[in-house]
Amino acid sequence: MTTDSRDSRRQRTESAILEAAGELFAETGYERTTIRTVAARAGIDPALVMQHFGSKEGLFAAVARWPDDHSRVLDASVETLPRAALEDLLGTFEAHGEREAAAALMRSCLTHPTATAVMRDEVMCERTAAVEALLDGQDVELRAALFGACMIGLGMARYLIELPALAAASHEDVVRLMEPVLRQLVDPA
Amino acid sequence: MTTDSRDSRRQRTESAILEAAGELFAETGYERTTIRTVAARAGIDPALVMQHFGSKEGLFAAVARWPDDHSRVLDASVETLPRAALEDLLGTFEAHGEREAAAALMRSCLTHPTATAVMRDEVMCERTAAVEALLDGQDVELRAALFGACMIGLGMARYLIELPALAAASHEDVVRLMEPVLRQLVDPA
DNA sequence: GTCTATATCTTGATAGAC
DNA sequence: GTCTATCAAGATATAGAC
Repeated sequence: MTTDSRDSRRQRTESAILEAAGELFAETGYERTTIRTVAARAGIDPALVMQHFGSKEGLFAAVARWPDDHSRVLDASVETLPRAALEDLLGTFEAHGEREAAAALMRSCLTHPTATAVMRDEVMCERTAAVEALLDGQDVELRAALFGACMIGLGMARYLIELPALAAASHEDVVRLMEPVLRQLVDPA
Repeated sequence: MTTDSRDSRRQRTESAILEAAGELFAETGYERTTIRTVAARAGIDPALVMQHFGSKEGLFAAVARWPDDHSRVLDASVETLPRAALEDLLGTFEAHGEREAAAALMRSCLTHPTATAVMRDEVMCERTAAVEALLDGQDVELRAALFGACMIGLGMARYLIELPALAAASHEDVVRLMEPVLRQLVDPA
């Protein structure tokens, strides 16, 4: 039995809202997701969403984020970086909860101004800076940026656009085939 | 002086609508673009947009499309494919008119159902099938799909998200650094 | 052909009863 | 804490005058 204290009820409501909002933002993006559909999926009243998160923007900010880096890209070496980055990306989208948070941000990052800024400045720029720090030779900044572009393209094509051949491929095959591709940017020798 | 015949006036109005709509769909995507803002930018009345294109969906369909393939990916060989694909993508975004059409489709392809289907089925699947036909060895289908994923990631990161290091890079540097990356997928030897 | 006026709907957000 | 009722704004789309 669940308790019925004020706090526990409030927490259960908030969890239900967060879960429903994560799914809907991930599936349809910011604009097509409405407070009403979130409430309906959570099985609660629309006014409760406002009570808990203040605004639609507040709800989106609470839901859409890039999960922590599992692969420790910062700790990687030139040798381990390509595989580590791939395992991180694929792992994020294979973990329940993280998948929705990442997909929500990614889905809206071309159309929602805040999501665009977060994706560019907090996700991509930060990661490409970490990649850049590991590189040697010429054009390190651009090579790191292209590394990020390939990663974001992989994520979008596989998980959002769902290009059939790519969405159906196994985790292992994707890593195996993409690893030497990224290595070409890390170590062009 | 411009003529004032019925047809020429109608054509000028339609051109103005198409140009304004292309810019706005490209800049802000389907949802945030309104009939009113299109009309305002075109300097005409909102009702005229409906008169000419029937609906917002109709206007979007008339504007958002992937331009023809300049590089003749179909005619390319394994040797020329990576560079041809890159020149095609970059060329599209450097050509006025084509840029807006492509950006409009790309900008909305994660959030607008029709745009998603067009991008996946008519743009990516068709092109990856052409790439696939050129490949030898194992995993040709998946390698072609990953080729497409890298290309779409490059386009989105450079022209829509505008990752600073990538948006600022020269055409030549992007082609030079990406060409061996794509070659790794075309010819993994 | 073009525009005025408006119908109709949907949205985010608020006020207040319980 | 939760829900009913509603507001105000903005959207697409339509009807009809000129």
